[in-house]
Amino acid sequence: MITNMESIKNTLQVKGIKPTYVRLKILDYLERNRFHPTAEEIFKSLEKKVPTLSRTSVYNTLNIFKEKGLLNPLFITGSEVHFDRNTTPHHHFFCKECKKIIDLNIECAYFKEGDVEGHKITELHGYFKGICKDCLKKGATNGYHNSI
Amino acid sequence: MITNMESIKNTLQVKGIKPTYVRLKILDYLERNRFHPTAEEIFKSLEKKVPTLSRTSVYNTLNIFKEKGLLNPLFITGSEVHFDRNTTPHHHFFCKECKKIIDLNIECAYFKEGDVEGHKITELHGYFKGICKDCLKKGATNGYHNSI
DNA sequence: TTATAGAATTATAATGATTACAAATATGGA
DNA sequence: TCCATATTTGTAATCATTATAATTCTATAA
Repeated sequence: MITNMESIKNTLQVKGIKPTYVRLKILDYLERNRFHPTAEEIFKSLEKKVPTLSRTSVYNTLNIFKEKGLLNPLFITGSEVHFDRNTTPHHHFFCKECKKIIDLNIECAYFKEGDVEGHKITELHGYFKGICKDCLKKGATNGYHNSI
Repeated sequence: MITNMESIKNTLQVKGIKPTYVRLKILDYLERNRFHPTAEEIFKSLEKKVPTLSRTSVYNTLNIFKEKGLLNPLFITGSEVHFDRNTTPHHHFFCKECKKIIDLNIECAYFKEGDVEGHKITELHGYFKGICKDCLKKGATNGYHNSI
């Protein structure tokens, strides 16, 4: 795993971020866990391995990563912010049943053009809500459990 | 304006919501102010005419309206929730300069189909960020003021 | 190697939006 | 009018996030 940590270290340095222990651990977590975790989820997971870690450091670090373009915040649920290590523009699907946020590989013509109705676009935020493929298979219909 | 209040009253009754004074005032406000206000903006505006109004009532009422499909919450800024009286699926544009949320009249092919990549869609949430038409005219470039 | 300045991290308190809860008030029917 | 119920209010609580100041780490120069 040294090679992996080396590449993470390099990612930070390329972005002009000093590769400290906390930052390496958080970026490593984000690289390995692409399910769009929240700050709390990141904190809870890393706490086990890094017992001195504080929530404040997680928030600070995520803010630095955001400033430097290493991640994008997702405002989907309305309660917590989710973080997406994939900064290339893409859409998401939020499953009302299992609550997962799934990446989509669909195109947006307007974003490619660079503007809509005269407004200059710099960011794309597209997501659908509904029932994901897996939950449909399991018999979910509209977000409520149907366990007869 | 009696006719207008009558139609608002009717809107509530059709949705099975008892048309109380507070609810009429809040729905009337939402009908007249289509700029996607926050709960706080609604409270501050109505407070002047309805001095006994409480924030809790505004939040309660907005939640009822949401449940009954009279409005949609927008999670765009990450801090406050904005409310949209227009419940027909449509996109938004958030201007980083003037902070306005503007309605767009563009189509989404995937939403019309009803599913993406195997997932069943029930809600569409699409918004762009950038610089709006008006701010572009005024000389804004990338979200920072250029007042030389 | 050690001292030291600056940066990073931490603990704690504060903030701001929203919700929970219980008391007060209004409303509509008997 | 009276009463049961729903609505509104005021207050306190909650939850995610940020501010602040103290502590700890780290890189480098002497």
